[in-house]
Amino acid sequence: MALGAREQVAENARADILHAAAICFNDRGYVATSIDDVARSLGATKGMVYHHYRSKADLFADVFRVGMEMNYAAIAPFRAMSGRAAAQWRAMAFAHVLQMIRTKPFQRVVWEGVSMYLRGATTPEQRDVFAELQQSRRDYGNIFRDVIARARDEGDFIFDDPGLTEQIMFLTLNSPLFWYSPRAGETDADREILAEQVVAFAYRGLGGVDTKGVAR
Amino acid sequence: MALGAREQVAENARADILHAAAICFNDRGYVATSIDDVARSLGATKGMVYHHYRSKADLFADVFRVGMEMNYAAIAPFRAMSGRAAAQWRAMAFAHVLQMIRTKPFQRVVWEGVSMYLRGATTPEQRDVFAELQQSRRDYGNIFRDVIARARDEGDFIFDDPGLTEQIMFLTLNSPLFWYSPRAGETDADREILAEQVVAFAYRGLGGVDTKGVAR
DNA sequence: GAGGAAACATACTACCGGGTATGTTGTCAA
DNA sequence: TTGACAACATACCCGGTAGTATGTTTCCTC
Repeated sequence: MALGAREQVAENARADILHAAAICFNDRGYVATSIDDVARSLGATKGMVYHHYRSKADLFADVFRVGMEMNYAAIAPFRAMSGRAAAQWRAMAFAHVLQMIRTKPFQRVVWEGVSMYLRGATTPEQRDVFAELQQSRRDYGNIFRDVIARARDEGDFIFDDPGLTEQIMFLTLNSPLFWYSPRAGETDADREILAEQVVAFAYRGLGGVDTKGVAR
Repeated sequence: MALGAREQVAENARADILHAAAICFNDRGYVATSIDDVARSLGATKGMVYHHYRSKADLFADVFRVGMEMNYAAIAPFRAMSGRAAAQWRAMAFAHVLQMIRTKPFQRVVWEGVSMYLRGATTPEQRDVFAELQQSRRDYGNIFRDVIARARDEGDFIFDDPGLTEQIMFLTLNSPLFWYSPRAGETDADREILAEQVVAFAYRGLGGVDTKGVAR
């Protein structure tokens, strides 16, 4: 569907708000972030934000949704990879970690959204849209779970409880959300080096042994 | 120093508040927790809390401090362990993970306290006491860093950047803070099984190879 | 070019939560 | 016994924030 000039402007405004909101939520967390904060960081006012988003929770949910879409997009090229599952996992995990680094503000919102839902800190109406987002997040997790299960069947990984292992693995892969912050003059190669080390840690943690054997 | 009956009562009240606050902060986070929430969960009122604590930030800091004291106490028996560093790490890591599980509310406050400090979300006065707590937390991290560095020197661990590896390792060891919640009828043996799997993941992630060789 | 709607800004309301000021009751010490 | 203080509860103030109601300007359309 082609957008008219008017619609294009509106979409741009929504995108600007989304981006600014992601940064604010990342900096201060959902509760401590006010709509005025978001508006101020855009050089606009509260009215502008409420013109494009019905509520703070709606805005938050949209950041969540876009963040998850980014994740799916990042691992999409490797979804149908053939060959050993351990190698596929490595490719997916690397893409995932890089995504955590590159789109950190959005991913922190996804993170906080998960814990918010788990604590039940949502109104009944928002409960629906949140449940859908949670499902999306769970599906994403299951993709990885299937791959590491296959890798275990193929003898490349060793672990006990799949559910527990999935949790620990994601915590490791998501760790950049908590210690990464961009350095001045940092290149994308630097980020890839970081991501590679995270993946290596998780790979061995899952029981993978011969790095060269399943080169990515 | 022996406490009089009066002082004992006061200390008990402070301990009650501390415990209730840890649970509230754990459930809702610092910002979303009101002093009324804490008081209500004690069947008391705001006045009672403010009689024993000067401010919300003070209360939070105290939970943080006690949480860190718990951590130091948990790994204390293994601080002066002789033998291979990898085995010492295993003992310390196991105690640490169990501590995360057993005192989760306090440890989540420690966690949030660290990110709060990193975001600079404190008033100048509280900045001092927080800086001290951060130092305590950093020292605690350095204990582990030294041990894994020695284990690497001894050829039991393999990793690149020590600082980065310490971060990833702690994320893994702290992961129960995010996925653990007590089950009905759960025994301490169950918790030890969980902790063992987390330690096993991290141990291998650090490059440890032969579990039997460095039995804990 | 006029009408209308989109895209904002401004002004306002209602409420909540940190902190304080002020009561009230029990307890201990002299 | 009495007075002084600890240990609370109650009442209140005030700043901040989600959300709304109401302007005002710009731009598209007919």
